[in-house]
Amino acid sequence: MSTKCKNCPLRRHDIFVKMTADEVRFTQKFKKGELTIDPGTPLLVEGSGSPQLYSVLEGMGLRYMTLDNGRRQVINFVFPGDFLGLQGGIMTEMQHSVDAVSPMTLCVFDRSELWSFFRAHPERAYDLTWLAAVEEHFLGEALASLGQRSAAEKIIWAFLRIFQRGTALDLVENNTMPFPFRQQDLADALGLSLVHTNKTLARLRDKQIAAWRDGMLTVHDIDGLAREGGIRPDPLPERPLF
Amino acid sequence: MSTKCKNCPLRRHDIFVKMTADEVRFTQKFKKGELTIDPGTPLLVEGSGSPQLYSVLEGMGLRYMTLDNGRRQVINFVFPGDFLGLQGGIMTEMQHSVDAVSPMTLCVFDRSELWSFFRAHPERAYDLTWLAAVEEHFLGEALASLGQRSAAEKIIWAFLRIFQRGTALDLVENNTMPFPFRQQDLADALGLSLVHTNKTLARLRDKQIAAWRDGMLTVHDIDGLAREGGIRPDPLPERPLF
DNA sequence: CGGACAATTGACAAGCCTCAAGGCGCGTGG
DNA sequence: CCACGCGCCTTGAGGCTTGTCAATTGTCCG
Repeated sequence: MSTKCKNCPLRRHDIFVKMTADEVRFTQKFKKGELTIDPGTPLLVEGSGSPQLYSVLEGMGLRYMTLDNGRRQVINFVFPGDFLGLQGGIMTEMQHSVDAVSPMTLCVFDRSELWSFFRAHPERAYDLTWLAAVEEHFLGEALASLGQRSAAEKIIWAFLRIFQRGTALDLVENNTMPFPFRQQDLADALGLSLVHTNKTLARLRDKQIAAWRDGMLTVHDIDGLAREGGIRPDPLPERPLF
Repeated sequence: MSTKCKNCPLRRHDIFVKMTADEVRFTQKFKKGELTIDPGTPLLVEGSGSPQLYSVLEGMGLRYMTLDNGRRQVINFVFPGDFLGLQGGIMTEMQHSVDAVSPMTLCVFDRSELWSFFRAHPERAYDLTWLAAVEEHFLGEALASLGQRSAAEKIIWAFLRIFQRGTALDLVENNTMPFPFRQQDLADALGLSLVHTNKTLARLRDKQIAAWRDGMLTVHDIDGLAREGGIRPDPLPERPLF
């Protein structure tokens, strides 16, 4: 039996925009079911059109694209609350892939109903655009990090954003949150080599700034982290939930 | 007297999705006026909320953000057909700036009417989300370029996308289109230093791959350009127009 | 025990950055 | 009318951050 939107465990977190009872009801009607996938499973595949849209209920994943030269760019780390499937343009096939990295549970929506959903529920349509705008802003920030920061600063920026997201989702316990990725994933996200990423991580660990080992990320002093990276610790923007 | 949407000169280009007469009429009602600004003028300023949304009718500009360390990341080059103002999140203040680089003409919309516009015209709301998704896809590609390509490849990728856009807008004449930016702008867009950008540009010019001088960009063989950069020359996706 | 995979470390190479200086075109003011 | 300043482009030299190559360790699992 799939989770009722009414009881969605994500909704209570502050980072998500409050919804009216009606909005919850509309979303429930749009929702077609739930999908659970194992770590390592591809959810969306580059080049193959997906008839579904997904909302992440639980678990983490990796959104990436592969270049012609064989190199891989991780676009972002996928967390609960992320909405997947719009990025490839509304109509066309997907240009990104998404893989599960931990066991994921997803809400499933039919892409083909998107249009009638827009017509029937303008308030939710508005939210979807809002969500796209939030995502676009995040990508702009990521672009700035890749373009203008040193390796250490990039990693610090990533950790900061990840930790903020984790905090917003109540994943942090004892200054520690799960972050079940490989160093190669982070390297591919930040445009660094694996080796250099590894060495920079070691330095951050030695300097007691941030420690990531065995799939757990620990940050004791967020503000100190931000200072170290020369970053203004802007709060995460509120985002609509689907 | 401001341009009627019905007579919008952009609409005839293939890159824009076809609109019904009704859609044109709705958009016209949403449009509040026209704005013309000189080169060098800021249109949107980081940190100051803009009550307006803009659609670029003519001219080019620069969208960028400034980091705490003083460095600047150019998010993208702004062309006719771009829609500006959503990126900062729908409600909050802008985190990017946009400056005009050539004389620009813009269609002006009221942000405060966006919600009622969504309610009244779901087909156009759908288009706006579509546009955001296209933009998001582009930023993903830019991210991949910054992260995974060499300096020469980055520049080639940028030239390719710019030239495709120019072609779609009929700005190309004799394999040459206007591109009125500084080398520093391109450097800040690609995360390169000015000096290295300059030297790489010189090399591309020597090798007859692409020439950019006096504000004009010349590419004789697009496919050769793509090949040189190790890039699959995907066509630009169709995009809705506002 | 052997193989696969991720993390780690060292040595070396190189792509790109910074510093520095000069040239060219253009507008301004004496 | 010419000198000067300014913005932008160009070029050279040297160095540092980061990448590549290679080998080792630890862990999990069949």
